[in-house]
Amino acid sequence: MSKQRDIIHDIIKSSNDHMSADEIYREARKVLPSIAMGTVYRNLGLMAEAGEIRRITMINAPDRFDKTLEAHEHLVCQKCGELYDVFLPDLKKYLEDKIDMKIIGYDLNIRYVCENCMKEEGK
Amino acid sequence: MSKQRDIIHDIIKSSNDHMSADEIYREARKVLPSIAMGTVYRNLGLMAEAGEIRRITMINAPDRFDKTLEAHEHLVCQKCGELYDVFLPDLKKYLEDKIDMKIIGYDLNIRYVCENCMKEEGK
DNA sequence: TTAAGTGCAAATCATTTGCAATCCC
DNA sequence: GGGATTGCAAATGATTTGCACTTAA
Repeated sequence: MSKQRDIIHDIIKSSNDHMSADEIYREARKVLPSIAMGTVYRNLGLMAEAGEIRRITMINAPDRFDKTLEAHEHLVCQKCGELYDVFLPDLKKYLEDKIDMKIIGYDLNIRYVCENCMKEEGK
Repeated sequence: MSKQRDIIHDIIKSSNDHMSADEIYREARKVLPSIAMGTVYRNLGLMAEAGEIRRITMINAPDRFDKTLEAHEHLVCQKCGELYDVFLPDLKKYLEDKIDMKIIGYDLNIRYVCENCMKEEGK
């Protein structure tokens, strides 16, 4: 594997939030200033394809990349836009029971107002 | 409301599948050849904003527009890409119980292999 | 040594926007 | 008349790609 790919991999795996390609690019340049945006995209695509990371697509926003492979869901605050993980381990089974079919996977974005924004509103 | 908006509205409301902006544009031109792509996008954005239609965003695909406002979920076939509606009326409650928070809404795309493709595979 | 991966720049795709002209209350 | 909406065309933003040139196994 290339140096570039390792760097990108490390940035994602050591991040706590869900970074966009552009954010990853900026971080990568701190380590390897010569790295190209195209290289970042190319590797993100390959890694997502290979199942090493997960791509998150949302309305009106660039894709983000998630280090967590374990099945999980996303909470999206409608006020501040912040994205959080949730783990609902029984959901897949719940869905499979309901639709009576084998599921490969799913993408679930739950819209809500996070606690911080809720407090702001209360003011 | 403008003639253009009415046409776009009618196309979506009378469609059975989930059309992309481009597909809607093509249909609209059959009725009003002078209509512009920009007008289609402008109106789709406004209608989605106003809650008259729903925008569906998926990985690696242009947005699609859904006439059905009632809360529902989407099945996406991983073989042929076809998109189907499912209705899981208890899901919102299920999710609110699990995360113990008020939910505004959610977007759920379930990945699976549809029956047609399943048959194809069996061959 | 050579297939895989890079940087660069141009291309593509979906979507948005500025603006002068047009439409409808 | 005047605000809303259009068609057009250019701009934008995200992402992809072709290609000549490295690089790492």
